[in-house]
Amino acid sequence: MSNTEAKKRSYTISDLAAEFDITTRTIRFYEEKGLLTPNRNGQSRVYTPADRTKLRLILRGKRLGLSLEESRDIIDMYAPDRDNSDQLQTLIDKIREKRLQLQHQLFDIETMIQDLDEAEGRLVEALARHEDADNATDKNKTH
Amino acid sequence: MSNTEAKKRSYTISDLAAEFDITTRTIRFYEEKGLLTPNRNGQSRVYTPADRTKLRLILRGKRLGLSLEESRDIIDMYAPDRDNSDQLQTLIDKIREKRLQLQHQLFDIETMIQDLDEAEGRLVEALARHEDADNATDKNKTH
DNA sequence: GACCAAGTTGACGTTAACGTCAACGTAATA
DNA sequence: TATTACGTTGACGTTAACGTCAACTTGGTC
Repeated sequence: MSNTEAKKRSYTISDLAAEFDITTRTIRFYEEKGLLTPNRNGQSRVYTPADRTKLRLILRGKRLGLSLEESRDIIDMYAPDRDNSDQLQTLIDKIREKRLQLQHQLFDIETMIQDLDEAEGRLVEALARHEDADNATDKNKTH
Repeated sequence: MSNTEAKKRSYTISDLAAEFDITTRTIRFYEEKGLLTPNRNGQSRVYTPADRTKLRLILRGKRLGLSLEESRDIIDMYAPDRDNSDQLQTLIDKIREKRLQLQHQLFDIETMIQDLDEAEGRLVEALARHEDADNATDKNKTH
């Protein structure tokens, strides 16, 4: 009946809310904070594929623990003012800093996954011993 | 004069605050929330190396965007009640879920690093062109 | 033209994660 | 013993990131 959500030329606010499983309030909030600047059709907001991409960047940033401010910085990196070399250099610096931080985060995650693996191993073992004990006393149990 | 902070048997609250660059208020707050349970010497808190490790886990969790609740879950995985097989199974499930989430996050980070690399490439190029333009007009400029 | 769904703008409420401050206790040191 | 440094417990304030709600408009459609 309708293009689910692929390859549209424009989206309503509830299109995007449904696709990304967030509320329309959230999307308007991002606009208030200057992260999105959709067009208008009369009073209603109309979102372009570029807006949709920005929203995706914001939500990915959230999963990575970025603040909305930080996400805005990253979004700005995609459409900077190419005549302002100061701003360009600032953005480059920010990118390099952010990349370092992400690499640190990569390491943290790998470490935490290892830790979780070890913890799981111990727990599974403890659980197995527990079941052995259950079996050994099963003759006395009805449950 | 003092062991900077390595291989101590116990720590004061400000030892830990200094080491991890957080405030003592933060550490007490984590205790209020049940993430830490230091001993006392009279009125003062005394932290063991295990407490220090927990604090490290909490802060690593924060860098990864975990809430304090989630960090507490993870901490609990290291010292569960081994007689309660229901709890063991619950913890194992939580671990597996958390690992999936972390793997997703790994992917997000790698993607974002790639994106940043591309963005930086474009910016560096734009900057280079800008400088060329500067040079080309340098004969007219004093600045 | 009455109605409904979807959208809009305020305004206010809420939660997590601390910060700030006041008022006090305590231990070592001068 | 007076000072100073460090620690403690409330109590209240703050910020980010939304949720909730009320009152309104607008575009179809029965």
